[in-house]
Amino acid sequence: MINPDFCRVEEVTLSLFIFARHIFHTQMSDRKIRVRFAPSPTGPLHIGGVRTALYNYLFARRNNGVMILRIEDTDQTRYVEGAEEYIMEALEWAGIKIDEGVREGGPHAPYRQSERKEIYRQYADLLLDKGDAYYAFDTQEELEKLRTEHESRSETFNYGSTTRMNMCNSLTLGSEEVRKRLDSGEHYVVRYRMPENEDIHFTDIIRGDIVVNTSTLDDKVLYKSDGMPTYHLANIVDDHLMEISHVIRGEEWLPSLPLHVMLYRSFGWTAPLFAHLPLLLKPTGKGKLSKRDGDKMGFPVFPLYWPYGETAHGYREDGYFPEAFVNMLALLGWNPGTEQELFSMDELIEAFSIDRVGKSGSRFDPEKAKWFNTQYFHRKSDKELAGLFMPLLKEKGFTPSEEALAKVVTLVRERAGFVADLWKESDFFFVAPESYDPEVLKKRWNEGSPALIKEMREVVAGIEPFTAQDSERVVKEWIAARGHNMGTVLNLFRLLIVGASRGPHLFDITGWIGRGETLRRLDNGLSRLSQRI
RNA sequence: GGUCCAUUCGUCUAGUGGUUAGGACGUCAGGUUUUCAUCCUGGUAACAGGGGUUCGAUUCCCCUAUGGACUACCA
Repeated sequence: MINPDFCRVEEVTLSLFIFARHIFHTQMSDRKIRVRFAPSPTGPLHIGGVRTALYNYLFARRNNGVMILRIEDTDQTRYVEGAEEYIMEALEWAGIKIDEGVREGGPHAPYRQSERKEIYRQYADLLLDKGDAYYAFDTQEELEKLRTEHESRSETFNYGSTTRMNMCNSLTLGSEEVRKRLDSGEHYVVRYRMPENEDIHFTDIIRGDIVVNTSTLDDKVLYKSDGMPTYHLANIVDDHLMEISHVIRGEEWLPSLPLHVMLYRSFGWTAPLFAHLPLLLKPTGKGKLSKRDGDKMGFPVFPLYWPYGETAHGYREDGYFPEAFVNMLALLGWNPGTEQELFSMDELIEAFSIDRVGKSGSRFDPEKAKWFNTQYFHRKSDKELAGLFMPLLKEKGFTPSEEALAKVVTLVRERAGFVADLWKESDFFFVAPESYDPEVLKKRWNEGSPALIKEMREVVAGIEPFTAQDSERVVKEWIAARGHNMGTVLNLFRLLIVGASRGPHLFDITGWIGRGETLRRLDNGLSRLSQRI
């Protein structure tokens, strides 16, 4: 039936194919760019996580690659309801688009590790068969005890080449005993058998060449007793299966890179290229940016509102534009080498390159974050800002026409950086002052003031038409004719209209609120302040 | 404690074997403005320290210091 010659031919083609494949895989530059963002759904993403996702995304788009979202939920005990949705919503808000993922699907589905459980088992077995991994039966209590004992001697217990032969595992137990324990359903883990005293060299795109001796490494658990893989196994298997070309992740993973490199070697796979991103640090003091810093220091650490913790603030709810948020994050640890600071997402994609990412951690600066938002705010049209401002006003019970509101925006926009600032800078357009700034009062209010205001009232009542331009002309003419002091009159006027020494051009305000409201505010001020003298 | 990583103005950073070490945020001063703000102009301020290598090091090497990460059947 089978022609031996045909078999031979096939063998040759097969080995040729394998050879070609080998060439293909060793020449990374030929490989299709595929990156992944792989968060754990253990809570809300913080801005460091968003930045990691962003750099992955920029890198993918820049190189016509594919962006994958993989959910790493192998720790069932830390799973948090709603976190996965939060992550996806946050990325969406930031404009980071996913090509393959739990929601989008793709050729390597499923993209949730808990649904890939069976896959990992096979690969753990592969390592077991090869002798690069072994079963360990030590209980968590026993290990805990060893650790605390070592700690009391200020040492660290290391389950590795120097200690593994004293432990309870398939290297020490004998195959029959191991079989028996396995058959009886005893709990076990699979550990990687780290070689002894071998220097392993590897390269990080950002940090360059690194050498680590395997003797300093321990026999990491790859497969847990609950039937789930640990991060290390699942990560390597999935990155390989999903054909990830570049692993771009946080610096906290750098210490486990040697292990990962060893795993690729054990499996006989070509490892992807690695880039470990520096961490985001607290604005002041020591340490990395943490979820608690936000509320303590008055800035958000989350992209979106997270309703389940004590630290709830999100950039979206605090009024940041996603473009500004992304721009700010992109420049935190990366720079284009030019003096340009403002980038749209498309410009970021165009300019991004992974080797321009810095090596050291970046302190997060809330002031600069605000500055970015202000820049984007100032670039929006009056109409757009008015549209964003309107809901806020309606909530407060005001319903100006779109044109009227656009006019207000025109007048106050330059003093605002956020939509919410618009209200703080324009409240006097809608509400008469309730009180008067004591500082200004002290400086501007004296015995002559009531008479001056009465006189001013008559002038204002006679302005026709009641436009900003005519009002200014008439009032100034009156001031000049009567020999009043310009500053005195106008500042007093402003105080009664606004309640303080702030705001846009005075006659723009009176023109907008109208003659009736202007006179009302003058009368109000007069009756309230006259008693002061 | 061990392993690994990092170190340029207060902060984000550019940069080079020979530069007046550049920009931005912040801050300060002046100008514009009837107010506040914007805006404009200007100022302030840095190569962690010590050894090498070199004619010359902020730049290359080593040490120290400092900071950071990791050190789980968490990711």
